[in-house]
Amino acid sequence: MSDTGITTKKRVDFSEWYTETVLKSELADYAPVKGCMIIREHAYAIWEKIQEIFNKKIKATGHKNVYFPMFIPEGFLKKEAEHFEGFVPEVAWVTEGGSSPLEEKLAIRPTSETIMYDAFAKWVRSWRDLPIKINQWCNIVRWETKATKLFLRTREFLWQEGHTVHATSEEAEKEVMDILLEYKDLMEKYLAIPVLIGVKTDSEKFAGALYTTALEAMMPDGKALQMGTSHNLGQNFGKVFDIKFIGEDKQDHYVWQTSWGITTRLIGAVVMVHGDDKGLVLPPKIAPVHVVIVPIPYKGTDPEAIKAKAREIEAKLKEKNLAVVLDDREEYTPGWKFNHWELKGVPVRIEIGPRDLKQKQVTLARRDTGVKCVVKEDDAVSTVETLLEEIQHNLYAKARIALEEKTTTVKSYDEFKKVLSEKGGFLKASWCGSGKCEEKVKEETGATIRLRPFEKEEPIAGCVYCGEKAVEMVYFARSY
RNA sequence: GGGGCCGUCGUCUAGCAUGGAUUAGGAUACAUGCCUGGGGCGCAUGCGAUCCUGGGUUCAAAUCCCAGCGGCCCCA
Repeated sequence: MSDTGITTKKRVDFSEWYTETVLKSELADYAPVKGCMIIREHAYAIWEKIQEIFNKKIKATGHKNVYFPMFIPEGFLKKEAEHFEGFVPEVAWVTEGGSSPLEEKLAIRPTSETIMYDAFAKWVRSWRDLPIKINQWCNIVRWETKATKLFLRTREFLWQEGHTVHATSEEAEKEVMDILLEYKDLMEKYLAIPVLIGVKTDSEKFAGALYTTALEAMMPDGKALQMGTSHNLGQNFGKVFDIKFIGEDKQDHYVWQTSWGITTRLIGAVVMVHGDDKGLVLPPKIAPVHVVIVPIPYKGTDPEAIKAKAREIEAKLKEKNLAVVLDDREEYTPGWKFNHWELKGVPVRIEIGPRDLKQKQVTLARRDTGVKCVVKEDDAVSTVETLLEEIQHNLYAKARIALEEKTTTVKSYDEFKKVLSEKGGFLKASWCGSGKCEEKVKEETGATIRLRPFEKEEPIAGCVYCGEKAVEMVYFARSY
């Protein structure tokens, strides 16, 4: 038995399983600097899929991609006080160029609001210049002091950050929500991960924003994961960066802005939610490889005939725009290949052996359930297409059930603590709206308010902490 | 923020308690040649280690001590 497979069981030690799965499936590797990771081919291909899907979405609604520098003068960051306070503890600074100290130290962007908005101030003159709707795909650095974890919390990561500038508050509000719903669609339809959406409390909102909307998913260990955020910045940045325009009314107005982002953390979420003891299980819509074909050339049969058939089916699948790998390497046995591609999360495998050849059939195996079936060769392509759809749906359905199973409505603080320690997950509870209660709960249990959901429900009891009159039901959880 | 564990060929690891003789051992991977092939197939040969880094203790350090770097886990 080799140790190239996953040796830790997902249910036994989730954290260890996660790390092992990420490393052995070759999604990522550690880099020499603490908290930094190498995103390897397989993960980068998934990231490119996410980019492709999201680019298509935002371009359809008039957004365009740009690139701003990664160095931000200290003075820029300081302009919006709350923003600076929020980010300064984890900013990495460049203080020297070559061997001479810089006159003003430069932040390596932790996010690009300030450097972009300085430019926006120059670009915006008239209402005719609005809206600005741009996005950039880039790396950012946040010098984490807490424990880091592959994909979920690293000091450098990749993301997209969208930034828009509008003439009215209403337009900005609509943008925030439009993007949030595009994110939700991306996560549920493509990543097959169900999410809750809502508004962050003041203590959890983006530093400098009016309010932050977010998407939260539930991981199998009962911890929540923030999947993306969409912020309404109001006029906070407009005022400090002096982004003004002359309106149709001939008056000066400050602009209304939004910013929003998703990161490579999503890849970690996919691993956690769908993976199993054999490795990754990738939703077909983001899988870099949809189908792997493994020819099984027994001795005594004609290996060339089997390979030819494999190539024929490969070509047919490619005609349907499916990503196919024909693994005809001779140095590995079929069993080895099965394990290898399962580790990589390929949704469907096709086996073609002498038995299949003789009976004009192929054997199909699906990654999510492990079920094998035999179909007529002529039906192979259409069956694969059906299977891919089924797998996509099945993964989402399973994750949906898991989310529901890990969501508990609690009435009292005792019940809250009991459920949190025994089962974790989302705790739906009444809240009075006080930041103090929120803070106390965090101190005492480690759980925070993940969301104030958009779907409002009447409080079922007094505030879960103080017992006073509650204003709404919110979702608490421990989180990554 | 608090606590704990860990670092030895590419990878996983034995050795460390009780310092010295294992030539730092094994497995796996890799290379070559055979053999195979429907769930990590087998045989042979070969290649492969600054024992994380720096200091200290000692006649002697992979082993003990200190610091740093890096990784993991748990708690809040």
